[in-house]
Amino acid sequence: MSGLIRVLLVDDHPVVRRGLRALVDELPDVEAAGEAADGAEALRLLEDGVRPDVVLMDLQMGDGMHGVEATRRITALPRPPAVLILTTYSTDADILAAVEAGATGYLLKDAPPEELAAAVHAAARGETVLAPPVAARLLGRVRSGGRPALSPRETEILGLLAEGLANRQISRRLFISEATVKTHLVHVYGKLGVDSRTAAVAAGLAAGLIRPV
Amino acid sequence: MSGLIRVLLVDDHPVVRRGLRALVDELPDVEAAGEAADGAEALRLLEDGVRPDVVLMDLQMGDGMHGVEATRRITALPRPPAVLILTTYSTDADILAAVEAGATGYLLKDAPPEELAAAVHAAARGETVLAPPVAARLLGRVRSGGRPALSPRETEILGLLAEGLANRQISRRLFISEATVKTHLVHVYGKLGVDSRTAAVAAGLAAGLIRPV
DNA sequence: CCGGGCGTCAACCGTTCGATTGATTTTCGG
DNA sequence: CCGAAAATCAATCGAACGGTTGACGCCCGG
Repeated sequence: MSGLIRVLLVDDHPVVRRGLRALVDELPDVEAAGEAADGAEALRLLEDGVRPDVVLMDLQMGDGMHGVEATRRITALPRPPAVLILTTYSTDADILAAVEAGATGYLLKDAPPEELAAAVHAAARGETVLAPPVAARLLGRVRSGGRPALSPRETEILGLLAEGLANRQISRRLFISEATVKTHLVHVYGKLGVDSRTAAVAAGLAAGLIRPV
Repeated sequence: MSGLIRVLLVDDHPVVRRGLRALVDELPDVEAAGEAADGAEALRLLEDGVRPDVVLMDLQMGDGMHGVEATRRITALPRPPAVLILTTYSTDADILAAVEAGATGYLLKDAPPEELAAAVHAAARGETVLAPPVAARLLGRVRSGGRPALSPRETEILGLLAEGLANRQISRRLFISEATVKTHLVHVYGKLGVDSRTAAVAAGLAAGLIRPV
């Protein structure tokens, strides 16, 4: 494992792929094993015999498969590579999801190149690396007793809130009664410390519990 | 003007800057004139005598000066360079604002490298270049009679809505009566084709009239 | 085995919101 | 100079929303 570290770059932006490749090629003991524009293409490459040590992957990818799903499938492969998530926002709703999906680490795109290099090396050694802002966020969530941790159902309803649906519409969408929707909402308001649906959407967005898109 | 095209790269992500530099350096008649991590740094460079023909600038820049403001100030300089906006989303709330601020063109980060190269050349010749999705969006907005074009006040109120404020809070924030807030909201709902505040936030977000932050 | 979180539902009540109508002032473009 | 759009305010009314209380079954973990 002490030879060249082979890295597969996955990002839907050609510009970012080029930047990553430039940075990676600059490191003496690292080489790019390939590039993919989305999760599906990355999986195809892996199944076609490309064997990187580390996958550097963006979470937000416009059209193609989402990064979390791709991570899940990659780590489900036999002898999977380490998956390093590279994302734009530390407030992303999917940090936790990505970690649970088996991601080895989490980096921010505005990280300095040295940090990226260190992370790639660490990931190749099987270590977990979290960018400081990300780590702080995760810790904050754990330390606070997982307080802002909405239940799955509550998160689902918050998502529908963010689409602008009224209680009745939500109830029909989920095949539950309006009363139940209201109960969930009361819980959501309590956990988020707000007192209106619109404020809940704002807080949920800010806390990264739901994603804009 | 037929010599080397000098390009100043402005983006808060080191990875993106590297990607842009790699792409730019690959073009025979283009060279990078410098890099900046935000609008303020770009302005400093320009005032310190860096004289690029084209400024390639991201709109979303975390901490520093926002791209629109930077564009405004750059185009206000004597003999200003062309400003090419490079952004992630075609749904950005600031497309129009950037154009009005004097941007020469608008590119998406997921554009293929050739498109970027063509845009830089066009910008250096003083031509306006809009990425097809961006152009379509602008046209759509103009063609539809500027329908979703909220008035400044309405946009402001929509922004406060998205922060989760109640009508009374908005009225106090803006030093107007609650009745006025409601009147504005009715207009907003009409223009967006919705019938609730939460739906208005969702629609405003989707239409890029307000930004998530 | 039992407490507790989760998901479901109901009834009540006060408040906020959305819709409507109508009015005044300013500003801007034709 | 006149009309249109924007911004301001008021009053009303029904519908939607938020808060509260109470209830039931499920399942997990101590």
